[in-house]
Order: sequence, then C-alpha cells, then structure tokens
Amino acid sequence: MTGRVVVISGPTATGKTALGARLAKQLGGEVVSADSMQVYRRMDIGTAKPTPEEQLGIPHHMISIAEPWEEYSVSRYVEDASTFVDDILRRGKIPVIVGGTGLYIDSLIRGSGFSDKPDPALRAEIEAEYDKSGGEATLAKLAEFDPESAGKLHTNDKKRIVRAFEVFRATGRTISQHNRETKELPSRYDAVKIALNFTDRQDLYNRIDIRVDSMMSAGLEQEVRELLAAGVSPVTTAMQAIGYKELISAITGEYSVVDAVNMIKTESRRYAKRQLTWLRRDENVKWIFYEKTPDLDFALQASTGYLEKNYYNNDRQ
RNA sequence: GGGGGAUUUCCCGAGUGGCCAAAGGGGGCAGACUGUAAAUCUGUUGUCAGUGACUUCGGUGGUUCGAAUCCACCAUCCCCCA
Repeated sequence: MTGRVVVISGPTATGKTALGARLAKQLGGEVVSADSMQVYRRMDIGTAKPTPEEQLGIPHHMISIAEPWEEYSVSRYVEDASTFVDDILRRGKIPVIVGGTGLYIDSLIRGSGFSDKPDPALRAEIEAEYDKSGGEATLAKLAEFDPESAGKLHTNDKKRIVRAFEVFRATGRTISQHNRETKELPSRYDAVKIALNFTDRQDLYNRIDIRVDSMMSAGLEQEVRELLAAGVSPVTTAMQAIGYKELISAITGEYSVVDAVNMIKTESRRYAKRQLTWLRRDENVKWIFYEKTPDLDFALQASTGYLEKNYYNNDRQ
C-alpha cells in the first residue's frame, strides 16, 4: 500500500525526538523511530531514547525491539518498520518517522527489498580473499563481472567490495543491477521530509558536548557496565554505537573515562557531520535552522506550517 | 648560580644546509554510502593569482649563493648539579 508519511530527521542532538512526539500528538499520528541503535533494549541513556514522559502518550514504534546481542540490520528494519507504518496508515493515522539513520529512512520509504539471505560463511570467505589478495586485485576481479560498481568503489572500501562479491555469488546478479532495479521501483511511501539543524555548525557541536555530559551524569557508564555484565560482546553491532564502544575501552583500562568522554564528543560531532552529508543530497528535505539553541516551539511552528502546505495539499508534487 | 635539553604549520609530531609550504597522525572541511550504517570508505587542509608568486618553523641579528636546519644574543618551558 502507499501512503503519505512525515519524516523528521537531522543530525544528532537537534531535538528530533521532542519535535516528532509533539508533531505526532498534534497531527493525530504515531511515531516510528528510524534509529539504528534505539532498536536495542538495555541501551537507553546512550542512544537518547525518549522517556515515557517525552513520548507524550503517543505510541512510539521500533524502539527497544531487539536484544543487543542480536544482529539487527537495515533489512530487518525495513521489514519491521513498514509493518507498523502500514498499520498506522490503515487506521487512518499519520506515521511520523523520526530518526537520524539516513539509510534506514531512505530504505523504508523506498521500500528496498533485500532478497538474498546473508551467509556469514560466504562473507567470511570473501573477506579472507580480500585480505589475502589485497584491495587492488580484488577490485580488479570485481571489475570482470561488475565493472559498474567496481568503477565506483575504492580499493580500500573492503565492506562494499566484499558485499558486491557476496551479492553476485549468492544471487548470480550484480549489485549494481540490483541497485538500479530498486531505484526504478516507485517509492513505497510518499514522504514529506523535515530536517533540523543549526545555522552555525559550532552551536550544533556545543549542543552535542552538553548532551554527552548529561548522558554521563545520567549513568551511561553504569549502563555500559550492565551490558558487559549481561554478556554482550564488545564486537556486536550494538556495541559499535558511539558512547558504548569508547566506554568499554575505558572500562577495560585502555584509557581513562575522561579521555573516553572526550572521544565520545568528537565521534558524535563527526557522526553529525556524516548525517548532514547524507541528508544534504536529498533535495526534498525541508530544513529548519535553529539559532544558538534548539527551539522546540519554533520548530513545531515551522514544521506545522510546512506540513499544512505540503502534506494536506493533494496537489503536492 | 652552574650544566644540559626543548620551542615546527589548528593540535601532536617528523625534519640537522638546497629535492621543505615542510613526513605521519589527530582535528577541521567536503564527499561517498542499497542486508555491520552511531558502521565503513574517499578527498582536502598556509595565502593568493591556479603549473608561479607570496608569508611561515619562539624573537632579533648574523654566517652562506641558499637556513626550519649553522652561529650569537634574548624569551619561555623542562631536567640535573648547587
């Protein structure tokens, strides 16, 4: 089914969560989170999950739906989230997709299909080959059957080179062919996208620093210790999250907690930059810029105005 | 008071007479991204006109055709002996 959805995105620490909840409440909608780390249970502080009070009594889906030792991924996300979105639409409500994981948002809206099943053994085999023959040789081999993606990839981009081989060996079709086909399919949902940002980059960075400090005083280190005590391996996808991986290293004595906190701040800033890069290439995003500090009322007003023009208007392109 | 060492481009840190605007790393900036995505990868980073010029290696002066690299003095910091 197709339907119209609202997307609230932006780099970390811009108040997406608060705006999303307010908007959902105002529009009579429900929130569908689009965050690759909030899907994990037991990781509340470091992923800045909305508390029950912050949820304003609005249903929030796709939060705390997997255990941190599970391997969650985009494909599972699209599968699970689209079920909620479809259900919300069926009930005549507005899905408000809130989150900062660009790949998840785009894949959900596009309705990306990921048909082949991941085969860890196959992947490991290809990785071993890459390590053995080197990037240059492996990329050359890729060019033999898929010159298109080989041309786009850098020799050091092990993950994507390996994946290109993996798709080809598993399905017999090249990844570039697969990508082209999914691109040509009509979007699964009609999305009105809004992104939050600051006029001045430095204000975003200041905001991130403040938030990391408050996560620490809220007990992030204890949260990480509990995950380790629960037996969560540091190599899982969940433990790659910013804030968690650094504190694990501090807990195991690699460096001090103070150093870890500084790294978390730096990593968060760099992450915010990558989020901006991802969002900026989407021309359909309506940006809302804060001056100095996040201003929820301003954002709410700006997004409401935008939605009135672009969401309810059926002539919208 | 005496002896020794240090001072490099945003940061750390190489560089001991020309091949140095100056290795490498970090950070910044920009980009990529289709089953690990809070991950991963790439480019760029003195200034200006774009294959050349100009300013820079604590400061001042000197040696030299030529200095971040040698000498003198000054400044700041560190260590050792008093």
